[in-house]
Amino acid sequence: MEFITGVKQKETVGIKQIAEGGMVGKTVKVNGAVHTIRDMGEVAFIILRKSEGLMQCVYEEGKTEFDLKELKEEAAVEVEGVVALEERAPQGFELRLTKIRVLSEPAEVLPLAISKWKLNTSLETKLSLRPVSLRNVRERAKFKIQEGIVRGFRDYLFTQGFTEVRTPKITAKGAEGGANIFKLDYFGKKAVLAQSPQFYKQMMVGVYDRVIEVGPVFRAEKHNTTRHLNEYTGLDFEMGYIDSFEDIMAMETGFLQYTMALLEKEYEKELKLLDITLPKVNEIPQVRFDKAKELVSEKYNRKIRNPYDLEPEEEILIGRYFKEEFDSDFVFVTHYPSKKRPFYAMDDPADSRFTLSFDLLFKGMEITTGGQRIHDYQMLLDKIAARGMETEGMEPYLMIFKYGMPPHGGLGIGLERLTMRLLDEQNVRETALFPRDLNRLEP
RNA sequence: GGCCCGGUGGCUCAGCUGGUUAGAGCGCCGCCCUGUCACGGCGGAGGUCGUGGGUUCGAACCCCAUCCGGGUCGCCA
Repeated sequence: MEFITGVKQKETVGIKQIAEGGMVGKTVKVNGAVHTIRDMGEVAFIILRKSEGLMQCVYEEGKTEFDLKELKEEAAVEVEGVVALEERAPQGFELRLTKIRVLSEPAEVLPLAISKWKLNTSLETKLSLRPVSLRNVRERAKFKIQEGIVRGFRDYLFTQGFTEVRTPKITAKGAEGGANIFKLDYFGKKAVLAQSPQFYKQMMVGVYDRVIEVGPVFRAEKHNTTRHLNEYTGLDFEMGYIDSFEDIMAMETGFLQYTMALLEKEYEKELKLLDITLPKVNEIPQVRFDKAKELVSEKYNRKIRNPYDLEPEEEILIGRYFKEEFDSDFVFVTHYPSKKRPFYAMDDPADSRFTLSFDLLFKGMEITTGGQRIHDYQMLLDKIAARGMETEGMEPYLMIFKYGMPPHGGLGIGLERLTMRLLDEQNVRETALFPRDLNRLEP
């Protein structure tokens, strides 16, 4: 009987292992994709692309057992060579090749010059050819950084006693009004794709006190803008036993601080590739919604047209204001009008026209919405009634309040938007791996 | 969905008030080059100008329709 006992020890080595030293003069095997070939005549530089980065290999006529003409870019290869310290090599070392074994060859040449520093192509083409355009080292660095953000979210909130949950994305009814919902047939019953994990994460507060979820959110809105997707990743948390809605903003600030430190430490290479300077997050200003409107109206001489919501231009101006006045890329805008918030939002006891809620703006764009929720059963029923809403279909949700809930609140962060702002991208599709928008259903 | 802008080799673009063989850079193919790192040099292939109709002696260019894309507004993360 044969047994599988765990991960197989590979013969091949990685860039990190070589860079750590102790291998100079030794013959090693390395696998990777042929990123580019710079043929100088009797010598050629073959740049291998691996997950960790690029590695320079040197082909020498007569010394490397291979006909260079047979080697194609994007071929998957396993090479053998001697590790050499070399000042002229980009990483300070290189591999002097003795053998090249082609594992697989491309059938056609790539439609894009992916080995160039910049892709020099349109967003449309980049997205249509996403599986290959992502092989460009700068393109893929964006999603490595996105990974770092998700790691930061999970790791930090675990240190704060949160439990990670997964809730269904196929549900019976939309959690919140407003946004359009994708409808689908569920074995003859009407179902929808979740436009928010809101109800479920609140339910789970009654179970674990503090929960997080990282998952897809679906919005069937027919808009076509630089900041909307029809499927995006929500970084959600919900926490019980809060003293005020400011506890939630403090938790988010903690997450940002932790995550920026994590990125700085473990994603240095990617940040450098993209020339990104991380924002300061040691303190984040907060301003009331109505006050923010006044401030930008005065400073930038702009008329307030819609008193209940922030127009995109106002968000940009608020971002500008707090950058200029407080040198902050972030600003919490608090106390949104009750009218514009969902029924479960807790109204401000001091003035019920406003809610104990907030948005976080990052460089002038909304990346988070959060706030305190109503936890009292009767108060919730009263608000539902006052809004002329039906409780039908909401029984599983209302149940949690009927049987007791602590004071609680939470937030949802748009991962792609946060990544977009962090990387100074102009279109949210740039930071969505395979974006779903009005016209794009594949790849 | 409303408004504005755009579709020209594989990619990114230029192409004047309509005029005869539609250009460039990158990529690709061939040759040359021991140190490249956006390698360089020489040569070459590659385009029914988004699609359909119209105006004209003549359309990449003007008109209409249509498809696709970009931006913006409403709404949102």
